[in-house]
Amino acid sequence: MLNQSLALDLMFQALADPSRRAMVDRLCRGPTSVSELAKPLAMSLPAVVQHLQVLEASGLVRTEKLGRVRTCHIEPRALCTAEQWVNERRTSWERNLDRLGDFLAEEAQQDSGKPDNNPPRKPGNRRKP
Amino acid sequence: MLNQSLALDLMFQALADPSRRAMVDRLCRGPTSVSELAKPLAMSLPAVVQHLQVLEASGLVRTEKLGRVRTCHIEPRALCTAEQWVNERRTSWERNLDRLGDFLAEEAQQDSGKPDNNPPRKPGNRRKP
DNA sequence: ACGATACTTAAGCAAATGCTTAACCAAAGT
DNA sequence: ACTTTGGTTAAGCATTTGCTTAAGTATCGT
Repeated sequence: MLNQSLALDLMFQALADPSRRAMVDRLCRGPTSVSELAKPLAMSLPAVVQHLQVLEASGLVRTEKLGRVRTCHIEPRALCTAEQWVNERRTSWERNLDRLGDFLAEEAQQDSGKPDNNPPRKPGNRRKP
Repeated sequence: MLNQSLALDLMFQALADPSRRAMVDRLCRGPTSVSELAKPLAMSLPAVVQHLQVLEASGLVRTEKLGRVRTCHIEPRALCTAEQWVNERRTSWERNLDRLGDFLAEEAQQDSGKPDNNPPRKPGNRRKP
């Protein structure tokens, strides 16, 4: 976990390219060779290898050479790390939305004579139940 | 859903920078102004605004100007899209791993005299139960 | 031994990225 | 009116990215 931020940089950067996502897509269906990986992509083999290096640097893909063929496979734990980061932010946002709901609910309770223009989003999820 | 791939490009590209992730982090705690968003970041305000533009282009953040202050908030659905892409690939990989388990299980059944060197990972999850 | 296959290395290049500073504009506060 | 605040616009610049082509180097099949 040395420099977690840099790891995320490399991950998201790796996923930010359609060719690399296509390669990840392919590798999720099973391990394969470099040239096999290159076939559906409209670019030279060196270009594919460069993309592959980016994927390896990000930890999303691992490769090993046996004879003259390099076999590539994904590292699912890396995929999990990316998923987790996004998930943590999303749930953080949802928690915050709930607190906003609480706030609005308490405001509505304070001036309880006025019409309730701001109903809480999750009525069953108030702060002090 | 016009050009889904480009949307993912912009998303992951936006998340591939630590300053932008910090901004997303902050915005998950609640909406805020540009200058407030800039405070913890060690760079000029124009630089922050440029990052913000990247985030807006990706759909992760939306902003609206009122008077002279621009207020920024995240778009959680965009966050979901990113999460979903990764999740789909990860589960695809897991399905494939299960099929590999099935394959190895059937192989082991065929030459059932030999020692089983490749036990299936999920023994209860064979192809034809 | 010899050619085909599967990469690998290196050099080069156009475009994109991530900043900077300087100058500008308009709403708020006094 | 004048200054401060909050942001915008523009230009410039170093670095990185995403390719290319050309020329290797091993290994495999015959």
